[in-house]
Formats: sequence, structure tokens, C-alpha cells
Amino acid sequence: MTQSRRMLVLRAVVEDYIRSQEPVGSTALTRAHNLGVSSATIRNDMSALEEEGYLIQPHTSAGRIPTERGYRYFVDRLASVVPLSEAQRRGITTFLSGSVSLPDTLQRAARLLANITGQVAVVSSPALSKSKLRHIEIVPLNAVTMLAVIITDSGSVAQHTFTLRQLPDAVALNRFSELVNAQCMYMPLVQAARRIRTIIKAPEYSSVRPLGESLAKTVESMAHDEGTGQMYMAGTSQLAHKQSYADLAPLFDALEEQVVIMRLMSDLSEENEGVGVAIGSETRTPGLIHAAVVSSGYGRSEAGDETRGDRDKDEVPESSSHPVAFVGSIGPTHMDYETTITAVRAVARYLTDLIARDEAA
Amino acid sequence: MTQSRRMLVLRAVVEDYIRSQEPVGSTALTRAHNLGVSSATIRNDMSALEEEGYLIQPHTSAGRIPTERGYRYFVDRLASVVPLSEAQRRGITTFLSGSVSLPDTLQRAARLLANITGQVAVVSSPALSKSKLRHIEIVPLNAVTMLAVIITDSGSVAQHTFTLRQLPDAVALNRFSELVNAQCMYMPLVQAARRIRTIIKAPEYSSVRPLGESLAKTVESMAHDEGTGQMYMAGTSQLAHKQSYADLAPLFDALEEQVVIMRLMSDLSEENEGVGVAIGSETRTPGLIHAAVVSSGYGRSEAGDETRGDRDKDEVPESSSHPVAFVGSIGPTHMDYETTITAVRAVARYLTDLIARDEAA
DNA sequence: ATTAGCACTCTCGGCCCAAGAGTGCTAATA
DNA sequence: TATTAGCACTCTTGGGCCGAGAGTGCTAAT
Repeated sequence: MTQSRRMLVLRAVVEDYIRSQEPVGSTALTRAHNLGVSSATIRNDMSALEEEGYLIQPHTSAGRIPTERGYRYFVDRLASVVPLSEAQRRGITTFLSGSVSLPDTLQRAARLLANITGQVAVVSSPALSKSKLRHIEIVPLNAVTMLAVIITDSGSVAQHTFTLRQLPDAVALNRFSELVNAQCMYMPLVQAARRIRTIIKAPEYSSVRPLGESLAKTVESMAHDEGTGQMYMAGTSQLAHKQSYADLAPLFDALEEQVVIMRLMSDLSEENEGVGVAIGSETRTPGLIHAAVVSSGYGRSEAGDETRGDRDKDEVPESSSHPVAFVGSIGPTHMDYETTITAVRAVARYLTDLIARDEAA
Repeated sequence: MTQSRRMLVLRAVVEDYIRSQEPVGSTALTRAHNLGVSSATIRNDMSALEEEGYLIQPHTSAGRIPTERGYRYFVDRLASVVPLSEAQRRGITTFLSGSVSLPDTLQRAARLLANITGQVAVVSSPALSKSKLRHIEIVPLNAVTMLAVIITDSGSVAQHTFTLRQLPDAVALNRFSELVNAQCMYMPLVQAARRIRTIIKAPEYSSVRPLGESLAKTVESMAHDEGTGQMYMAGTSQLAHKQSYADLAPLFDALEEQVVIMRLMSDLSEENEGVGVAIGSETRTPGLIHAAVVSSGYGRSEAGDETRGDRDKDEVPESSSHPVAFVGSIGPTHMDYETTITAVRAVARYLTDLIARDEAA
């Protein structure tokens, strides 16, 4: 009894603090939640919770606020699963249904998630390691530069310009282009890159060799998601309303470091099956000590219907059930975890469905 | 004499205030700039300048700070042209030379400009109204959706997915695609859209009619820069360091409104030949009352070598010498205008050259 | 037209104080 | 043993007060 009530108290403290952003005291607690005991009892519990490191007092004789550990426990064990409101559910589909291309969808998804959570939202574009090549188009732009446009079966498009010392002759270029398209169609990207390298070894394609080499490099880097690894962010303005001034500057610095955020989120979603949460120092990012990150992978079938086995198993390493990309939200440690988690999960599911639908060509 | 010294004083006040961010008093002025007169004289001048609306006192017996009008006068008449430092000049070329595609270049340019100015930087991608079609690729993604990729001669790539009730048969699609590419190659976008509409009128292409119509619409909207009108922003984090807290929230809100910013900048660069400056309320944007915007168009030949006349004059309306896109920086009203203006101009020139080089195919 | 001098004004930081909120402890109670 | 009432104690917060400092505006002299 006593043990379980303590955790009920913890939960109440976290909830109230999330709402009010002010240290919550024992009397306030008894009044708001009917715990059936007096404030004195609560005081004892809170004192114990402080001993155990779940709560902390900003100063003697103030209310308590949750520590990182408090939030962590809250998230792990106490947060109840809030279903998405009908309006939000409808919002997702209506808001995203009008989108017109993959980048557009992801941008909208970020904005949507930012709206729901009232926080920063981040969406990464799907990693292409498992995507297959659909088409390569090589377009000369002027005397020395060529534009290569690479289209994958998931609808991702990458472009890359090359500057060449000398333009390969048009005929060879054309033949080369046709050959690549013919041979690499529906091939996983890394494999396609290798095939391209094989092709240019042939003497009749020596004139396009530098171009081919660059092209192969581009396809490879596209597969490994370097550079291509676009990231869509929205809702940064909301931070200015929510965070205290002192925390703001380092937080914005951190957000500008897109690479760091990407890495953090991808780690987070690899460690967790569904939605992962990193609180404060758990983010291992200096600028985010007062922030928390909620993120989820998307794009891989969730636990259950693994479609593995019939996929190309030769090239792709061990990453078979890893999510392809991730979506997340960043806010203060005292964010509304329940809402945020549900929202992130919902958007992730939507995007997963979308990707799956596209791949089921 | 008296008139000219007053303006010297104004300039001094603006400069000092920009440096210190604190109200500047008469004695501080006489000490810093050797104006050859006593503080009492300066006091009289400042008093006069306040009468005329160039300066204002936060409260009686504090120093003065410039008003919007003060900044405006400073920018219009007093700001001396500061040459770009050697390091910055080198920075531009080295920083931008490694870029790999147009979006990449623009993103880098935004980051670069943000670094130089220490403020938010914005770069829009070139309007495509004058671009010509280079290639259209239609790729079926799955049973009901098609991906269209449109490539222009300036290296811009737009993608757009369509959901069709029924897939057109592959043969017709192929023929249609080839025909469009053959007929529309090197055609300005709006014209190309019209041609596509003509093509699908033919009975043999009735099966691709819905697709063709959508395609035409996409090409058109691409020409008018709707949706495609990508915008690259960098340096938002710097705001948190520079602006006072109260101004921050509305400013971020304004920045999130990309459309507003785009419109503002494009208006600004249309009104001005080179670099345009909008200060505070001149921006006509609530969130930017305490901010100033410096922007310049780029992509059209600057005053002098107009290449007009030999361009396709049939479709494009009156917008012949308008800049194609713009680059700008947003910061507090007390920003360092001189540096910002030079930096914006330099980046704009660089991008102009770049575009011109690409178009000279 | 400029300047020295001076009285005046206003902000800013420090200090004190009272109110309020909340705690921790002790002793009583079920 | 767990809970509770009561109470002394602590700490923040906001207001008011004050003196220092910076800066102005005015006047009278140059």
C-alpha cells in the first residue's frame, strides 16, 4: 500500500508540475487529486521520494519538482496511454492527404506534429539503403557540368551535379545511360553502384568513366543516407514561448546541429521498439539538458509482420528490421509526455503505412 | 556646418548604439568620436535630432537611441560601403565551391550568410518562370500513383506524385512521355504546360489525359514558383543570443511564416535595384517590428548588361528584368547594417554569377 | 554658436521587511 | 505501524526605500 501510494504521489507531482510549471506542494496535491490522506502523509511520501531521487526541491520549503529520474519513472511506468483525440486523428489524415511528393509529405508531417505537440517536431526522410533504383537521368547542364537525377522506387529523388574536365561524347553518354537504366532497374542502390562501376570498366565506355565513377559514388552515398539525409523541422517558434530564456540559446544551438539531432534520434529509435524517450542528460547533448526528446522510427513493419526473407539479402548488412527513418518531437523536460508520445506514435504509424503502400508496387 | 554636424552626430549615435546596445549619452559621444565640440553642444544637437524624430530617449535623463527613422537615414545616407574582408571573400568561394546540387548550394549560401552576419539568413530558390524544360520523367510508383520528375535547364528538379483512378496503359504512357520530351525540350515552362495540354487533346492519348492534365498543372505551378518556391533558412539559433526575450517569440512566429517572409523579401528586392533594407514597421509584419530585413535579388544581370530581347518574349509577362530569386538577412533593428549589406550583396553576386554560368549552356 | 556649470530626473542595485507558501518534526491517534 | 494535527522554522517574492551614477536641460558667460 505505502509503496504504491508513493508512486501515485510521484505521478501526481509530475502531472501537476507539467501543467503548472511550478513547484508543487503537499497541500496543493491533496486538494487536486483526492488521495484520501492528509497533506502531512503526502509530505512524508514526498520526502521519501526525494530521498530516492525522484523529486527535488528548488530550495528548502518550496514545493517539489521532478528530477530526470522522476520523469523517467513516470514515462516508463506511470504514463497512461492516451488515445488520440478524434480531431487530431482526423487532422492527421486531412492534413497529410493533400501532399504531393515525399518531401512535401514529410514537411507537412513535421508541421502537423509540431502543431499537435506544441513543440519542435523533426522528421527525417527515409534511408534508402533498401530502396531500389528506378531511374537515372543524366542531363548536361552546360559545357562542363552534368546533372544526375536518381529516382528510387519509394519516390525519393536525389540530384547531384558533376563538373567534368571534358564532356563525354553525346552518343556514348546516351548508350551508357540506357545501359545503366536497363541493367540497374529495380536493383538495390549499393548493388546498382557496384554494377555501374563494372560497366565503366568496359573499354567502350572509357569516355564516360569519370562520370560513371561520380555517379556510382552518388548512388552509394544516397544509399548510406549521407547528404541526402534530409531532415524536416517545424515548430521552432513554439520554443520561444515555452522555454525559459536561459535554456533557450543552447537549445537553439543544438537544434541547428542537425547532424547531432539526427544521430540522437536514430540511436533512440534503434534502442526502442516503438516510441523512445530521452530525458535531459540522457540525450548526451549539452544543449538539451533541459529538454527531452521523444522519437519513433517509421517505415519498417512493426513487430509482427516482418516481410524479411524475400528481400534482397545479399547486400544489406544486419539492419533488416531497423526502422528506415524516424520522426520525433523535442520539448522541455516538463513536456506533456503522454500527448507527445501518442502523437509521435500516430504520425509514425501514418508514415509507415504510407511508405509501405508506396513500396507495394 | 550645423546641419552637417548634426548628421555626423546621428551617425555616431547609431554606430555606438549598434555596438553597445545601450542608450548613448552626450559625453560618451564626445569621448569616442572626436567631434571637436563639447558635450553640451552635442546635447543641443541630440535634442534637435530628437525633435526631428531621429532619436528617442527611453526615459528622461537617459542616453538616446535611434528611432526607425534614425536607422533609415543612417542606411540611406550615412552608411559607408565597407569592403568585404579578404577572409570573408575567400570564405564565400571555398564554402560554396564544394556544393553538389542547386539546393545544396543554396543551403550552404544561407549558412554562410548566417555565419558572416551572425543573424538569420534566408535564400530562396530561383523562380523558374524563365527556365526551360530539360526533361520530364514519369515513373509509376505503384498501382495508383505516379511520380513525375521535372528537370529544368538551370538544374532545378521538381517532383510531384499523382494518384490516378486507373493506371494508363504502359505503351501509351511511354509514347506520351517520349512525345512530351521531344516536343517540349528547351521550351519555357509555361509554354511547355500549354503544349502538354494540346498533346492530350489528341484522341490517341485519351488514356493519359488525366495524367497529362495533372502534369501540365505541375509544370505551370513550377513556373509560377508556387510550392516549388523552396526557401532555405539558417542561423535562427543566433537570434536567441541577440534579441531580447520579449521580442523573441513574435519574431520566431514570423520566421515560421515562410510565405510572409518570402513575400516581404521579394517585394523588397523588387523595389530596390541592389540591396534593399526594411526597418521595423517598414516590413509591415507584426512580428518584425523590432527587426530589420536586408535583402537583394539575384539571378538577373545587374544594371548594365541586360540580355533582354533575345529571350523568349511570347510567354513571360512584364517581369523581364526582375530578379529571379533573393537572398537576405534578418536581424534586430540595431544590426550592423554596413556589414550585413555588404555580405548580402556579395552572396547575391556570387549566386548571380553561378546561375548565369549554368544558364550559359 | 559654443560652452561651463549646475540643478534636476530617472534608472539601477542593494537592502530591509512582511506576507505567503511549504516543509519537517513532534506528539497524539486509530 | 501508519496517519494526522499542530506548530515552529525556512525560504522566496514583491514592495518600498535609498543612494549612486549617468545624463539631461537650462542659464549665463564667452
